[in-house]
Amino acid sequence: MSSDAPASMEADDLWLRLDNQLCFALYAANRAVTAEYRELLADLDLTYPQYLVMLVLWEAERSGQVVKISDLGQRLRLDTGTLTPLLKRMAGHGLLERRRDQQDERIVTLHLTASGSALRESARSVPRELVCRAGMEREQLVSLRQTLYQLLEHLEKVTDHG
Amino acid sequence: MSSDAPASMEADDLWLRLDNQLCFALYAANRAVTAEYRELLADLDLTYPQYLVMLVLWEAERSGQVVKISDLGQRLRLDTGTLTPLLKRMAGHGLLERRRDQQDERIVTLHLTASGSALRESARSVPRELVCRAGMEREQLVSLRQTLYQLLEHLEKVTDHG
DNA sequence: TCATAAAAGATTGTGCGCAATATTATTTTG
DNA sequence: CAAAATAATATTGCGCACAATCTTTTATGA
Repeated sequence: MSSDAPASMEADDLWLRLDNQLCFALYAANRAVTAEYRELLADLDLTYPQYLVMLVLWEAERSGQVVKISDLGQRLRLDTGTLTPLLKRMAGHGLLERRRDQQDERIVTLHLTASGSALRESARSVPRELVCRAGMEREQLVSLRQTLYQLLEHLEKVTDHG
Repeated sequence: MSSDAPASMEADDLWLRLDNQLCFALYAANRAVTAEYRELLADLDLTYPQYLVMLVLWEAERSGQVVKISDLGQRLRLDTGTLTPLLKRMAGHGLLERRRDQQDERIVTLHLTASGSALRESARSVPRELVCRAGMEREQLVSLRQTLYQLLEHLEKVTDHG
C-alpha cells in the first residue's frame, strides 16, 4: 500500500498509518474543497451548507416543486437538528420563507424570496470556478464523483438498519 | 455529465445541479464514512478526529519521535482553535499528557499515557473493518485515496497564498 | 371513539472546524 | 541591550453535525 514504509513494519503498522487511511484522504480533501467554496461563497454571504440548500431550492423552483424540510433532509442527508437552525438563519438573512402547510400542520415548506431566487445568477460561476481550482482533468473529476457516490450508496445500504 | 437531465436545460442548470457537484459527493461520502467510524470507535471512546490524533501519536511512538501541537496541526491540517480544546479533552480522558517544552516554553509536546498507548491494540481491527464496510475492491479504494491526495495537494499548492 | 402509534419538526447538549484576536515566549534588529 | 517582530499556543465566537429527547399534529385500530 505505502511505498516508503520500512520493511521491518508489521502488518498493522501499515494499516494504522495515517497516510494509508482512506478516511483521512476523504476528510482532508473535503475540508480543502470546502475552504475553496468558503472563499467563493463569501461574496454571496452563504456558507457551504447554505449553498447546498440553495442548490436544492433553485432546482425545485425551476420544476415548480415545493420543498419540505424533510425533502431537504433526504437530499442532503441532514437531520432537523442541523436543518432547523440552518434554515432559520437563512430565513433571517431574507433568502427564504418557512411556511406551515395548511393541510398538514406538521410540515414546513420552504419558499425562496425574490432575493434568494435572484442570488442564483451570482452563483452561476461558482461550480466552474471550483472545477478550475481543482486542477484535475474534467474526466478524472467525473470519475471521482462517480466513485464517491458509489461509496456513499454502498454505505447507506449497509448502514440501513434504522 | 448527468444522464437524466431534460434536453431543455440550459448549461448552468446542469452546473448548478446538486448531483453534479463534486463537492457534494465529497461532503456526503465523508460524512457517511465518518458515521461508520463513529460506530467502530464508540467502543474505544474516541471521536473520529481524536482517532486521527491517536494514529499520529502511535506512529510517532514507534519511531521514538516527540510530537508537538504544531506537528499535529501540519499533519492533520488543523489549527490550534480546533486542536487545543480537542487535546485538552483527550488529556482529560487520560489518553495523553501535554507538557511545556523546557527549552522553549512556547511549545507543548504530547505524550501518550500507558492507557493511550495500550488503546492501540483495540484499534487494530478498525481500518480493516472499515475497508470491509466500504464494499469496494481494494484496488479501487487505493486509487480513490490517491486521487483524493492528488486533489488535496493541488488545492494546498494553489491556496498557498498565506 | 378514544387511546395509541407514527410522523414532522424543534430543542438541548456536545464536539468539532475555523476566523479573528489575544497571550506569552523567543528571536531579530537598530 | 531595549524595542520590534515573530513564533507557538490559547481564547472567543459562530456555524455546522449529530445523538437524544420533546412537542405537536395526523393516522390507526381495537
